[in-house]
Amino acid sequence: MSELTIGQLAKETGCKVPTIRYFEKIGMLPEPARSAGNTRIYNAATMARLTFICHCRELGFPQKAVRELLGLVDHPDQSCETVTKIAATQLDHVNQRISHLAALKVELERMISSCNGGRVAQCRIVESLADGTHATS
Amino acid sequence: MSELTIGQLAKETGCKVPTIRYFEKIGMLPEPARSAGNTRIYNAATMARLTFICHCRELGFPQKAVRELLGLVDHPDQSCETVTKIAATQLDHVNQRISHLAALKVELERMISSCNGGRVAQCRIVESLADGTHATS
DNA sequence: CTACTACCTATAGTAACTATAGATTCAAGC
DNA sequence: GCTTGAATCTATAGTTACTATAGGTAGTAG
Repeated sequence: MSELTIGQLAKETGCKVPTIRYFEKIGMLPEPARSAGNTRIYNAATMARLTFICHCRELGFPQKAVRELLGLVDHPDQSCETVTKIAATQLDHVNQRISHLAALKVELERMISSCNGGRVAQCRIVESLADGTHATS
Repeated sequence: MSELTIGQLAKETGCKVPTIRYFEKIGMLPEPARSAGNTRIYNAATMARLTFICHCRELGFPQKAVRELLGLVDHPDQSCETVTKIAATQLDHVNQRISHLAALKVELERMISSCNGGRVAQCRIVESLADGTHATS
């Protein structure tokens, strides 16, 4: 099953059909082959690419960053300098995100586990993510 | 320095001035006090709240999720059932994000470290994030 | 060969900001 | 006290990244 219609691709990736056409239009997905009747026909490589784009989107990456990452994929034989710079920048963002999320995770877990008297005593979610500030709620 | 103008708040949080007013308009920030001349005056609590919103935005949370999290902050004495349900749902999302980001991090690090021959041999970013698929690039 | 669904293009609408326009206010210097 | 330039105000228009709609064509089951 290496050939897919747009509907099958949508089902596989969880991405909506119009969104797939949109990604093609803006150049993030290649123009696929067409059947005799002009319907789009996708292969596994494009499916992998779309899955990647969807994951990036779930992670909240701006389109520009996704394009940079796809650029690494599309030109694997670029100079190391270029690749490393882009990858390092993205890695910074990823690490920041992970640490923010870890803080949020701790606080959510605390809220869930502190639920034993029928009421949650205090919510410190804001404080947990408002680092560098002196929150006085 | 517990009282801030909108400009100072923007500088402190990295959020743009019109965006702050926008958050007020849609009810994610409270209407602040006003000076004699009608300019907005903010306190530390609002700054913490805004910092939180900005972080959530960087993390790519949809506004609805941010509102739910703020709802936990605004009504800390809700029933445990409500809080736990919301917190658990958000925790699920957070955990998903963390694991996706961890996968991306590994791949970015691999790309950076594999850069020793002047060229990056192969880019497997797509494959690393396109789990569940059999990418044949 | 009809009925139904999936697909096609093109365009309009939505969510979440972001920028612009024109008027008012503050703060510093004369 | 007055000017002048930056910051603020409101209101509205524009942008980004989708998402839905409209009107028509293609494939497929009975």
